[in-house]
Amino acid sequence: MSDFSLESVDVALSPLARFEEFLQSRGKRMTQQRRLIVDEVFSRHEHFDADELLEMLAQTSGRGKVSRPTVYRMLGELVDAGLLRKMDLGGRAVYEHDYGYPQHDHLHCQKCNKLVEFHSEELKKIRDAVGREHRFRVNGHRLIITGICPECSKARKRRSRPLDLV
Amino acid sequence: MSDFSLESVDVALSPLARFEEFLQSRGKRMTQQRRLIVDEVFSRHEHFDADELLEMLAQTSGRGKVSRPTVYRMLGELVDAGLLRKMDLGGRAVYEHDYGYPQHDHLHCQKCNKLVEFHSEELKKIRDAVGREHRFRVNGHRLIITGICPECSKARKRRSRPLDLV
DNA sequence: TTTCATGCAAAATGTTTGCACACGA
DNA sequence: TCGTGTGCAAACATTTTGCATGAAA
Repeated sequence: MSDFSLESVDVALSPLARFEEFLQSRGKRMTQQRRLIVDEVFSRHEHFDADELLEMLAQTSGRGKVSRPTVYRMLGELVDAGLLRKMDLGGRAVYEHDYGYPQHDHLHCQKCNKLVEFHSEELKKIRDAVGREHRFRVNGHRLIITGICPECSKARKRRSRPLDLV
Repeated sequence: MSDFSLESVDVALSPLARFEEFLQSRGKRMTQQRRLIVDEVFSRHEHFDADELLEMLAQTSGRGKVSRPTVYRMLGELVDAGLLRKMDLGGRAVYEHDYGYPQHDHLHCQKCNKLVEFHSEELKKIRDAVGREHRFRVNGHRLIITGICPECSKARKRRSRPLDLV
């Protein structure tokens, strides 16, 4: 019936190379900070927000190597370049890999805030059918299924915790 | 194959009555401001944010009848009471009727920011199948299909406008 | 007459911007 | 060098909070 698994997608260029291409096409420059950020962002496949990225950078490259405004500016550029996808979750922006990663959606645990990815070909069909029905030119979609993950279900009811992403 | 239309749902109590019930169940009180807000919110079926509600209140009930913090507090309560649904869209919270309104999702026009509702029974099936697959206890979901609405498609390319919800 | 709700002002977030200096091409 | 990028500090936008006052029940 359906296939909810996620494979990765082959890409010709590394994220960094792809980003350099993007920069060139816009007459922008590769810098020390941009390199650090791209490396950091693609060093692991996880969801993160601006604060977390800043913290990761601090740990890997040293405090103050990249400033907060630069991180925010870069996140926007990485989204424009097609390397990252952005989503709004509970009032803040959360990012994940887009380049080299297949289309997918998320299960969101309301207790521990974990995000689990899944893929559904059927969903895409529905999406396109709905788009056609309303004569929208569809560019994409975002589906978040909210609920309680198995781990949190098991744990005897405890107080819900403040936001902290995995 | 699918049915993307939206009917309304019969409910026994008016939103106000339903909210009073909710308040009582929590030992809270019905006040002048809460009444004004519930009336305003359910006076038309549209998506709105805190600022817009505040503005609507100012026009209907007079400036300063309800303060900004009260509006924010009430929005939270209305969500808790099941009268409103909240969604994050472009960094701010947008609300819509939940009580007396069937489950649905949205098409979002990236040009004019219009939100169009649709319903899909199939989507719910996928959602539940995915939940089962990952052993999530599913509580709900949020799907936003992004694209360009027919009106904006027709209009010869113009500069994208700043945010302004319908 | 006892809570609970409100308004005010201030604070807390999360994100963006102006500008002088630093740096990549 | 020339123009772009960066960091800093400040501005912003949105939402939340502490606290004294006001109003339901």
